[in-house]
Formats: sequence, C-alpha cells, structure tokens
Amino acid sequence: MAEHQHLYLVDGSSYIFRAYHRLPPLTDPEGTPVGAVYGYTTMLWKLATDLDEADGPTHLAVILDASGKSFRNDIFPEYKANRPPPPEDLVPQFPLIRDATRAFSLPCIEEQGLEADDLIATYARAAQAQGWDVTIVSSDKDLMQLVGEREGPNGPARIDMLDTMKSQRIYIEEVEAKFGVKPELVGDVLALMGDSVDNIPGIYGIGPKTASKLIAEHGSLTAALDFAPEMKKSKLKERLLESRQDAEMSRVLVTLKEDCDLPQPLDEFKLDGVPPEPLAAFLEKHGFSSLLRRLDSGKGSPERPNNLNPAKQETEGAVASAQGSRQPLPEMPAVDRGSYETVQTMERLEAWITRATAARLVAVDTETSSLDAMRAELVGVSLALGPNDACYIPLAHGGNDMFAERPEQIDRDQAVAALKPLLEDDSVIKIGQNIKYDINVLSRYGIDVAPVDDTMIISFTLDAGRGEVGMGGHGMDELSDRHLGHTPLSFKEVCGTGKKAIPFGEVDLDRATEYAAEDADVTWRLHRHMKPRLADESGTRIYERVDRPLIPVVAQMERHGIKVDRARLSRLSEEFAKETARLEGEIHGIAGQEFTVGSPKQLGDILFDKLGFKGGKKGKSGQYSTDHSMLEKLAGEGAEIAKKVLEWRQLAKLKSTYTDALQEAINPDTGRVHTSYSLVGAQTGRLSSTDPNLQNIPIRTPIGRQIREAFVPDEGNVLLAADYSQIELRLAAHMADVPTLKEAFAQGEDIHARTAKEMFGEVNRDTRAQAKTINFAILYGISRWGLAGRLEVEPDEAQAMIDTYFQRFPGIQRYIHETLETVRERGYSETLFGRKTWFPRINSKNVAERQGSERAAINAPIQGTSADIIKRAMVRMMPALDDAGLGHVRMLLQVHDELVFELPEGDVAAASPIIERVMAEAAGPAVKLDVLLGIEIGTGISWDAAH
DNA sequence: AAGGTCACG
DNA sequence: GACGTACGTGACCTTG
Repeated sequence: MAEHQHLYLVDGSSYIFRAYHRLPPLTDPEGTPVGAVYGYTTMLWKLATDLDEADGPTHLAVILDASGKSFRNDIFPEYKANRPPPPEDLVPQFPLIRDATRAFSLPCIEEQGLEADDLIATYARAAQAQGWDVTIVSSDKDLMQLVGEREGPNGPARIDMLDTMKSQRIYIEEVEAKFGVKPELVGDVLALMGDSVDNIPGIYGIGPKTASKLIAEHGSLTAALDFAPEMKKSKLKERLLESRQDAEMSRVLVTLKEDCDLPQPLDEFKLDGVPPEPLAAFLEKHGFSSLLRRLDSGKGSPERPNNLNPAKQETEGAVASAQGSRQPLPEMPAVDRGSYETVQTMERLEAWITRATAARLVAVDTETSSLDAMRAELVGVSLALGPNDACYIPLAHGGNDMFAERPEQIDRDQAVAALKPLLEDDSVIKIGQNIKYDINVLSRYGIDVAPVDDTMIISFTLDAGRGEVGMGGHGMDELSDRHLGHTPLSFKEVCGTGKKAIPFGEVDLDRATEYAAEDADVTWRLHRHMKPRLADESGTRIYERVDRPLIPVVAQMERHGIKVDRARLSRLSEEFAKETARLEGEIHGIAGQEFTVGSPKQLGDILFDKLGFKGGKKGKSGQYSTDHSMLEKLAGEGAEIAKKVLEWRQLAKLKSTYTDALQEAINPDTGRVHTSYSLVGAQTGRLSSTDPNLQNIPIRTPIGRQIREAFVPDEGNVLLAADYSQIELRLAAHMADVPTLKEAFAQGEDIHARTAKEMFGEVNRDTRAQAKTINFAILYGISRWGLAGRLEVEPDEAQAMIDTYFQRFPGIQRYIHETLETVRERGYSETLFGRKTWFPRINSKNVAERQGSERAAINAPIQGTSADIIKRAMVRMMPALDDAGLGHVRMLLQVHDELVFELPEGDVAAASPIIERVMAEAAGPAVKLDVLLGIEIGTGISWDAAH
C-alpha cells in the first residue's frame, strides 16, 4: 500500500496581511518592524514540525504572489487597481517572509504573471491526481472553490483548508454554510457579488446574500442570468440585465487557473526535518529569542502538539522576546566629519545607491534654499548607512554666483532620476529627522519617498513633555546632544546669521559636506539609538499604527493647500485699515493725547494713571493689565475709551494676523495657501499648524467669520467640513465612566443643558452657559478660584458647584484622583491608545508649578485620546474613499476635531457617509467606547458656509 | 528675546 | 504662608 501523502500549500501573502492586523507591531533589535514575520515564523514552525501528527503534512510549500501585474490585468486592466498600498511598516516585511521561508529550508514558489491562488490551484489538482490529500493553509474565499469531499476510499483525494489564525479546518460543509452552494458553484456566487478589494465589479447592489440565493435557485450563473428577463419587474432584474457582461467578466476573473506550468515538481516539497543552522541564524538576527530557546533545547517543536493556535498564544511570548532579548547596542565610534564623501560623479552615486539598497535602511537629508518645503529648491542630498558612513551629493552649489567657478557636480535631474528608485523602494526604509519636509521637497521633483521612519517623531512618542519647554526638545541638535553626547555643526556656523547669512547653495563643498553628511550620520545614529526603545517602552503601537502612517497623509494635505480668495482679503484689509484709523483718532481724542494704542504699556498708563480708572498692577513687570477681561470691565463701568480700544484691537488683530498675512502666504506657483503641520507640536499628541497657522482662523464673531469666507474651493468643487461633536466631553464620560453623561450622549441630548438640569434643576440661558463653563472647567482641571473668576462668583460658591458636579456625575472625582496618582507614580499620563505624556514637574515643591502640572495631567489623557482618534481617522480616510472610487476627494485641513475636504459638488452625497463612518469608527477596533462619536458635516462654497 | 494679547479647539 | 489660579497651541506687536 502506497504511503499516505498529504501536501500542505501555504498561502503566504494572505497570511502576512492577516498576521499584521492581528498581532502587535513588534520590532527587532535594529528597529525593523517584524510583527507579521514573527506570526508567520511561528506558523511555519508549527506546520513544518507537525510531520508526525495524524493529519500533518508530508509535503509542504509556501506560495507567494509575485510582484507586478497578473494575466487578469490583461482581461480587466483595473483588476486590483483599487487596492490601497499596504501599511508602511508591513512593506519591509515582505522580503523577510522569503528569508523566513528559506530559513526553514522550505520551498518558496512564485511566478511572474500568476497569482498565488493559481499556483495553489494547480499544485492542489496535481497532488490530488496522484491520490494525495491536500490542505490549503489560507482563509481566502476564492480558494474555497477548490475544497472537495473524499468520496469513499477509492474516490478522488480530499482537498480541505486550514485557517491557522482561527484554528479552523474548512471542509465542504463550511463552504456550503458560507456560500449556500457547493464549492464548484462558489465562483458563480463570487462573480455576482464582486469584490471591492480586488476591484472585481460583480453586479452593483448584489451582495453575498442575494448572490448565493440566485445561484442556489438557478444552479449556475448562466442560468440565473438567462432567467432574468422572466423575473418580475424589480431593481434586481434591471441590474442583472444591464450588467450581464460585468458578471461574465467577473466570472472569468475569479476562476482559478488550474493548469499552470509547475515551477518545481511536487516531489521536491517533501518534508525532511528542518536543518537548525540557517533557522537559528534567522531567529537570532530578528531577536525571536523564545523560538531560539526552543530550538536550542532540542525540542524542535512548540509545546502544544494538539491544537493549532499559534498566533493568539504566541502574542505575549513575542512581545517578551522582542523586548527581552536585545543585547546592549554596540558603541558607535565618535563622529568624524573628515570621513564623509562628497559625491561628484554618477559612478560614485550609483555605488552609494547600490549599497543603500542592500542595506535596506538609509538616513536621508535634503539641503534646500528655503525652510518652506513648497518653495524650496533642492541644493543637495545626503545619505548615511552607518556611523561615519555618510556622503553629501551637492546638486546646486555655486550656481547663482556668476563670478565663482561652479564646482564639479552631478546634473540635478540625472541625480534625481538615479535616486528615485532607491527613495521609492518598498524594501528600503528611509530615515529622516522631520522627514515630512524632505517628502514634500522631493515630491516636487517627482519622487514619492516611502517607506519612511522619523527620528523626531520617535523622540516625541518616547519623550513628549520631557524636554525643556519651547522647541519641544525633539530638534536634531538637542537629540544629538542628549542621546549621542555630540554637538553637530549648526546651520548658523555654516551659513552665518542675520544679514550676513548666505544660502546653503553658496557654501563651499567641503564645508557643506561636513554639515550635510553629518546631519544624515547623526540621524542614522539617533535612529539606531532610539528606535529599539519604542518596543522597550511600549511606544511601538502608537508610533507604528498612528503617528508614522500619518506622516505621508499630512504631507499630502500640506501639498494640497487650500485656495484663498485674495481679492476678498484685500477688501477686508482696506476696511479694517479705515476703521482702525478712525478708532485710533477717537481714542486719542478721549485720551487727550496721541499714543501707541497697540502698546499695552502706554495704554495702561493712559487708562489708570492719566484717566484715573481703578485697576491693579500686574506681576513682576509692574505693568497694568489691559487684557480683554479688564477692558470689558471698564467698558461695563461706562468707559467709552475701553470699548473703542476693544474694537480697535479686534480689527488690528484680524488685519495683521489674517487679512494681510494670508495674502502673503499664497504660494505663487499653486495659488494656494500651504500650512505646515507639526506632528510634535503639542505635548498631548495634537497637531499644530504654522506658517501660516490655519488652526486659529476666526469663527466666533461675525466680523471674524468674514475671513473664513475667503477660504474657498476650486471651481466646480465645494468645501466639506466634518467635525466631532463634543468629543472631549464624550471621552470624559467614557474614561471617567460617568453613567449620567453616557446616557445623555446616548439619548442625543444637549449636554450642557443636561448638566444645567442636573446642577441647578432648571435650564435657561444663564444656567446653560454656567453649566458649559463648568463642563470645560472639569476637562481642564478645576480650581475653585479659577471657576469663581470665570463665573464671577465667590470662590465658596464655586466650590459648592464643584461639589455638586462631583455628586451628580460620580466618576469624575475618581478619574481625577486616579489619574494624578498614576502620573505622580510613573511620571507620565497615557491616552486610551497608549500615548504617553510626561510631567516632570508633577512632584515639584513649587506649588504653582506642581498644580499647573496637575491640571495639565488631568487634561492630557482626554485631549490626547481625542487627538489619537482623529489621527486614526486621517490615516484611514483616503484608503476608504479610494475604495469607493472617491480617490480624487482631497483632505485639506485638520483643526483638532474637524477635517476639511475639497470635492466636486456631485460627490458630496457619496463621500459624506464614508467620511462620517471613518471618523465615527476611528477608535475601533483597538478601543471600544461606551459612547458614540457624533459627527456633524456641512458643505458650502466657503469654509464659513460649510459650518 | 520676552512679555502681553488674542485667534482657535 | 507662599504661589496664582482652566487645558493645548501660534502669530503679531511693542519694548528692552
């Protein structure tokens, strides 16, 4: 009797996508993401060592999708065209899958022009024909067409499937349960359903239910389509008649090709034990130490012989292994600026590109003529592959100076063309310090830099709040000082400062190389130093899944920019100029003298000394306070001059900060305004916006709103503004677990009115306004004096309100207490998604300092969670719109709880529900909220009109 | 460069 | 008894 043979065919490509999404984002000691590879490795381990199991494999091969187009694209060019690009930290794992397979000494099959499914089908049929049993390790629904039944001892051999992720075998019964038809009809069902991920059209409006019903009733796709004319009138009938061709083409697309040429004969798939040496080297390299120990202990197999459940069970072990096994990093040699190369020939450039491609990790820095990425000219590029292994490629030095001799340099276009494949190579990670800048500069030269890693953002993930106040502590010079004990050449030292400053393009090449190559070198070193800390300090999740994928998204928003109506701003500027001039005259008249109205010092002296109004001095400067609340108070007492100064200030502010400045900010090439978002701007994880700041455009007063009317869509388009309604209060309700608030949100109540009712028993304009103030006070960390000041009541009364609030909304007090306890103990707060913010002064002896930290610490988890949620929505937004054929919708702005889009008017109906869904569901699946996230959407021909 | 003020969430 | 009083930002103006 022939020995029983059982072939396992592993669908490698589909496995790693699922492993990526199911497993935590681990990184190896060098900082390369390996979560999916780890999952894949444990699965292979289990399979390859299951030889002795009853239903285990005697033969095994891994089948992968080859890159590039398949024959299906010849049938239908748009096949798989809608696929969003794979996640950034998954891309570099693809080549590692092949490494892992080779490490097990297993065959790894892929063929240009064929998909893994076709090879699997072909091998499965070939093995079946020889009387072997076959198990397909996959859960892909297309492959379910192959599943068959063993029809008695002499019938054809069995083909089944194994979903290792769910530890589930898929036999014919499971296929029938899923599709309502036998496996041979599954293709007919799929042809009707279509598949949005693969862009198989199917028939619009027919989903899995209708499709399987039709096929089950009529017995085949052709029969169902033939029957359509006899159906009674319905939408379904119309669609079947209209889209018959689509369905027939879809049927061809979902058909598996079962007669490919076999790249390797079946016999070579024989399992013969796993040679330990290459496997050990692989496990060692990637820090999979728990697997390595098992290998060393000679067991050769994981400890669970009976159940197939590697993924779930291995998760914790994986974390432990990736974190625990890391050896101390080798010392890096001191920075030696003399070691850097100036690359001046194509030959040398090609050599660097070849080495960088092989290294799979390269630090990149661009030198330019401007800090504004949307205007900067490329002056040079530096690369680093290791400590003191860096170069500078000058591209536009000396070009502007007609008298100096232009130093030898590679032609810029030629260099850009040569660098493009490297900078776009999926398997090479480009490290940058604030790489969003380089992405945007290079994007204007036709290079789409990806995948990327960013030392500034890694630093922010690890150390937000830890640095000195100001710069935020994530600039390169500070990081280099702090982590490497090295002070790099500063830009000032190289280019000078103030009037004597020269553009970088005029720096001589030796000096330029020292500066530029050092920046890349230092960036590479910082990456080596900090990236592994992410795993050790539980920063990987927020970095890999939120902040890092956000980089290209925000970069694109910046490149889009937003159109601004210059003429409209100019008219407003004129109006404001006239008004301020008039007011200034009147103010001088009342004061009885001329003075600078814009000087708080002079104004204070006029008001309180000359005119004799009562008011207090302020702080150490000894200057009178003249701020809004003080002027309001004086105005309330009848001071005409205070009213006029208030009005003057409003108009002067609007003119200088908005109507004048925004006109200046219009980019001459694009005609639009391109802000720059900082991903490390706010300690809580919020973005910030600069040059110009588009997150503080006026909205609260009618006069200010006129500025919003100048933000407009392109012709034929509209602006769409979508914002989270009361997101921070909703999050507070969830995080502090406040039943009353949660219920109020669930009922869709006006939350401030509800608070007023709880607090004062009565809802009117006054009590609602007070309640609103109290709600915000809670979010910001309350004090009786602060609240008293805002509500203009006595501190005792404010304290009574706080007590009532805590009583009516149990949970809040506990949240505040527990948050502070944790922060005092650990030094940092955490959002629901694990983002940390450090509070180094939380235990300060200085009371003001300490209490300030306490208030910030109460607020940070709430503000930070809200920031995490909208960031997650931003990351998912374009793929979701793309899927719906709305890839042309442009996401332009983010204002903390609001996203602004530009799209053709006709697409509003299609895009709105997608935008709403992505935003509303952005917390999941990582976090399940007890409250719904409400989204409000508006559209219009200006940003103002969209609200 | 610092302080004051005020625009936003 | 001090210390100042709501969280997070960025831009502009005046002053030293």
